[in-house]
Amino acid sequence: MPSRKSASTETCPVARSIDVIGDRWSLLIVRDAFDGVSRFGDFQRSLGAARNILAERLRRLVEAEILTTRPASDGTAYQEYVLTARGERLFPLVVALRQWGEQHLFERGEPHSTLIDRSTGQPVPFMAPKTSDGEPLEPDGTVVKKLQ
Amino acid sequence: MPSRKSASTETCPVARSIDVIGDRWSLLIVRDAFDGVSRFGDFQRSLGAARNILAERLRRLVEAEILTTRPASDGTAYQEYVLTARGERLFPLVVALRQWGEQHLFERGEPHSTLIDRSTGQPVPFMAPKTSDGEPLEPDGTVVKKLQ
DNA sequence: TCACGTGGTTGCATTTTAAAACCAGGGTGC
DNA sequence: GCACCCTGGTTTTAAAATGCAACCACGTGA
Repeated sequence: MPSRKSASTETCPVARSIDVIGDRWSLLIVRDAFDGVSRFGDFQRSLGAARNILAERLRRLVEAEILTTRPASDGTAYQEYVLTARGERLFPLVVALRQWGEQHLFERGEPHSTLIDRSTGQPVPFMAPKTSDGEPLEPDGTVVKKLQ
Repeated sequence: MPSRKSASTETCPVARSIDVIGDRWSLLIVRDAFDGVSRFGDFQRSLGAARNILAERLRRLVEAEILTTRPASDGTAYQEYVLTARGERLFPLVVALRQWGEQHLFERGEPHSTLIDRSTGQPVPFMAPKTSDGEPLEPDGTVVKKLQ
């Protein structure tokens, strides 16, 4: 695919986000990172991605300051990849992906993994945009204000 | 890229979602659809995507029942693409992409489009996962329960 | 009816991705 | 110290996706 125009001049935040993490592997890497995966080999085994692609994506995510590297916590001289504060704020995005998938891509009764609230042991409630009064906000109730 | 393993056997909803909408254009198409775009030509002009790619993506999104086609509302014999109920439920995902992008991919003061609550004229509040008590839920406070 | 807009499809060049082989350095057993 | 394996990649080469431009069928509008 010739010439991927960088979205760094885009004024739409959705487009810029997709430019950074909107590919096949990056979001799955982030998902695994939330799940505690941190080593190259563990990502590779978990995702089944080609090693060169995985290496390139990890490099991009580090460049984008979504992941950072640090010495492995198990005492070996190897490094591990962990989420930065910016990466951790992708949590709502991963939850949104998960909740939409749960509701629309599985047959009724078909087994799937679930996100659990540790403090209660219950599934995390459905997340949706709200007004400042806490009322549910439908797409029709919003409008994108463009600039200029 | 040889043999993209379909994620239809995946038990992780995040992976299945990404399999359906996790490519460069699909989410931008959905974003435009939320923004009221519905005609092939309008998508093409808005996105700048190649026409064959756009056609293929629209076909996939219709197949996935995220978009549907119907006769154009302007009286012409052409068709338009509109979000289905399932597609509308991608709203939280698009909002999550937007809010993360707004907070992390723009310099302070750099202009960007904003999502406005029509009823108040104010920006839509930040959306994040909550416990059933309405308390903010951090990644550390959750765990993915795997099956089997 | 005749040109033009819409909504595509087709063919070809370019770029990404994938798979597998290779390799360097750290760690381990002896 | 020396063989040998594990980790974390890089390099090659092939396959697939993407982009671009040309083409085309049908509606529409003058």
